[in-house]
Amino acid sequence: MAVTIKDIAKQAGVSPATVSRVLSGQAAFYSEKTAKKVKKTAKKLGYQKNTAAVELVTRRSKVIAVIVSSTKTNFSDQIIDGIQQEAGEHDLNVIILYAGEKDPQMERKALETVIERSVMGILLVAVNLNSVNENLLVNANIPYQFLSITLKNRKLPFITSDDFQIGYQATKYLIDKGHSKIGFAAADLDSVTGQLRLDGYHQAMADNGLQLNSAWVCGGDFAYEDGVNAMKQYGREPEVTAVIASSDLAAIGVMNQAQDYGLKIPTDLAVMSVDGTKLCSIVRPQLTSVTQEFFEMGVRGMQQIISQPTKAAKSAFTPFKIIARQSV
Amino acid sequence: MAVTIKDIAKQAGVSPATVSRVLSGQAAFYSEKTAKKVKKTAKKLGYQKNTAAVELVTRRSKVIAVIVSSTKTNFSDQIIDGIQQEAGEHDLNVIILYAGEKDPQMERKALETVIERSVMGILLVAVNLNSVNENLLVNANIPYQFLSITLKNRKLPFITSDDFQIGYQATKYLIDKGHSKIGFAAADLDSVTGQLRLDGYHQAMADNGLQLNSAWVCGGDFAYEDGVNAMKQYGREPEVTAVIASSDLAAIGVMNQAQDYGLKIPTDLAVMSVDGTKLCSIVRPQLTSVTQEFFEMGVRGMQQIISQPTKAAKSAFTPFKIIARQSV
DNA sequence: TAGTAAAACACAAACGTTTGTGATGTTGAT
DNA sequence: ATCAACATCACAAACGTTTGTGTTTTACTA
Repeated sequence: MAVTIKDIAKQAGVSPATVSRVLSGQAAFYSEKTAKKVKKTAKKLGYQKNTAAVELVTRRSKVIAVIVSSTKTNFSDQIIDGIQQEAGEHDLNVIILYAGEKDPQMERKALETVIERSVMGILLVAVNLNSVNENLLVNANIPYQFLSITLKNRKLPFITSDDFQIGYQATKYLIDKGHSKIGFAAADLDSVTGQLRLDGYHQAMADNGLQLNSAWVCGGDFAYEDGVNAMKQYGREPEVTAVIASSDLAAIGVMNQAQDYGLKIPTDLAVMSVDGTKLCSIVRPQLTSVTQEFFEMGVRGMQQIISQPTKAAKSAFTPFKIIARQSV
Repeated sequence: MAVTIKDIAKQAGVSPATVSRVLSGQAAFYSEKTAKKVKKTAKKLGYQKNTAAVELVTRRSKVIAVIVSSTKTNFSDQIIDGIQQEAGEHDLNVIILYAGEKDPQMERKALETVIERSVMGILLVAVNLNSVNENLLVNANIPYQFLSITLKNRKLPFITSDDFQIGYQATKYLIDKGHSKIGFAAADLDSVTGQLRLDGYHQAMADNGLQLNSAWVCGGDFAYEDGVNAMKQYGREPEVTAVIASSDLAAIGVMNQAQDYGLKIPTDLAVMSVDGTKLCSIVRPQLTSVTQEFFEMGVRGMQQIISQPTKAAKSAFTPFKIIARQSV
């Protein structure tokens, strides 16, 4: 069986209490001499602390749980990088759990595993909980923060981009480039995120006195296939001269299908994507995109968690910008 | 403070022992009547089990840790999916930790966090430990398995594709298509994986009586940029008529740079990638690839962990196949 | 009805740490 | 030499479970 602080205590001829204090660096409780002795025998015996015991008595843990929906978009890496960086600076450990795709069962399981362990904080990226799971989370009394999603329940704290503005600015950008028949593709219109972007799109069209056409908006789930399907709906000789796809992958789907139809991008059709991950500069033509600050989302999310419970978690927007590449 | 089994015991008028046995479903230790009563009050009080306490006394945990190097290739999702599926069937929880890119510091931290918690098993995907960390892992007395990597130390159990064969078969495929001047790009030549693929490439060339040219092999780190750089080295009028890139992203780098040089793919240059992730069918032209069975890697890795300590972990190869698309 | 076996439950120790408090030893001033 | 003040350490309780074993209740047999 594993070596405990009692073993160290016995070997070093001190009490377990002293060993504990030395190992956790509580200064002013021991002499340098015993500290050295303790540390040496600890190393010699190959001591590994038992976190279960620690957490049992201290009732807190140094791990941050990130629950991500294994969405088919691919920005979560950046968010996690941000989380990791911020966590590293505070000596926190990050664990990541996949919660499937809109799978309440898996979401529940993920939530339970982290709540049982009473982690220090829970970050949920791009996951939308049903009310049962939402209760589970809220009642757990653990700081939490939603990331990269706009929630119906405005009382829940989330950090994301301003989806209305994304829709608005993307549309305006295309209008400024001379387009007036603009498609809106692949967003999940049942989600608040998708709905807000659509609102922004509508508003921008209206503000510029442009006609709307319901055939120009194609819902979906932000996936590659949704982009393909949208383009199929627009057809070989599309009425629209530009389309806004709600994710990079979806935009690629639009482009590929358009090219299969023999359309040239951006001359025959301009394509604009939302997200701005590395994919945009890897595909040809490179995708002009609404680029979100995912890394910062992660950082800010962590900061919110850390500052609790002093300050309550707040919702916030992270900035975004439009980066021109080749596709419009 | 949180509600414990003692609270439930008091409310239900039974002993904590009984509550424990009811809640963990140890049949034949209680009557149906009390079971019902206990479960009801547990739910009423909103009981959440304290995993720290459980693990402290049982000395085992139901979590599988997956340590992934946040490599810039992108196959780990598939591996994790496989792990998750297999874990789900055995009521195990999986947590994922990022260990940076060849960052011994982060690797150590990740290892320590999971060892301290004495997880049930450790899966390492695409991470290569230095000897210090290797010792840490081995001495922890926790089942472990390396995935998607070939190790120098053959005593460590790893599950991956046969890298020699990947190199050999990819080369042979191109030779069969009529190519005789073949580039080998973006593999990490300091890694066993890269070296084996290179050996396979050499062997296939030799077996077919073809000349080698050291200028045709360009090392790297499996990244997009390495593909770009390799192509830059081959130049505007490359001697090679085909190139094998050691990852999908690298292959895309090769293709993009080749196209920037005005080369047509596959007519002027054939490109073949290794991995076969979804990226292959998303880029244009679609990438012909050596497709690995990453999902199965995850599944098999989990199975190895689960079957321990009955059976010792063994190394094994997962199959791969060549999928023809458009790039050769 | 008495006796007994089985079923249902309770007691208490144990897991490995942290931490409040009390005990001992040391130092220096008077 | 005395004593306060402080530094150094040990004691022991507590965290919330699980589980081996002992105790009570129930049910059944004769």
